[in-house]
Amino acid sequence: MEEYVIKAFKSLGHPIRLKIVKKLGRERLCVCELQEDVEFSQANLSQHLKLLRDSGILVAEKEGLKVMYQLKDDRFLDVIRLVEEIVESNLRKIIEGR
Amino acid sequence: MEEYVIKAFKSLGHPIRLKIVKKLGRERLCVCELQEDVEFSQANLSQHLKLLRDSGILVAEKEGLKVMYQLKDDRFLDVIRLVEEIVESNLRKIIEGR
DNA sequence: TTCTTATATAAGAAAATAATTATATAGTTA
DNA sequence: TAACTATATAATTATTTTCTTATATAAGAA
Repeated sequence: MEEYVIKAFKSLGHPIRLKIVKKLGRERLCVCELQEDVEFSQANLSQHLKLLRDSGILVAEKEGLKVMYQLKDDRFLDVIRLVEEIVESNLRKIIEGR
Repeated sequence: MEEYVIKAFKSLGHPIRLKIVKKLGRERLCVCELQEDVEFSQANLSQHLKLLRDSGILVAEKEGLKVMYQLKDDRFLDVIRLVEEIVESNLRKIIEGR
């Protein structure tokens, strides 16, 4: 349990992986779609996807030649949104001078 | 912004740091209290605390000889609770056989 | 002052993670 | 079957994190 909580946080704590999860949102996309407009290699993407699978954030399903990925649980989006809100409100405080 | 979201996730993705944050909860504790019943050295703890400060999760205030730490934003506890819930419900699904 | 307590910092070693390059595989189409 | 497409895996190297050990500092007490 604890182990998977750590894994989840660790997984989201990497720019490429966070981007993947946010791009997926509530959709179901193939690797080829995730690969569009990206700055990383196919192999690297594939490895990040594996990690996201292993940490229970994404699930994959083969469909013909393609592999479709989606979030295992939509609430991960809420987690991200909440952290973004916290960060944003704290930055706002700093800008407004404490 | 994005940078701090990543930092927050990365910070929480380490067993010692997650433990610190959870132990703090809504309280205000000195380093000495955080050090009780722990498996890590003083220097190591101090380094993790620095990281948690730098990533905007904790704030520190000196009080005499002691340094008091607390969460910068209580909502980080909600984040942790939510991830725990997600992990728990997914593990339950697996146990119940999908 | 000097000593002690609480905490921080610095430097180096060890461990973990990430990226790169090359190769493999599974399904498709010709 | 041969060639192609989409994706995964393996091995290596590079980079980042973490831990350890030693030392520093700041505040209070003697």
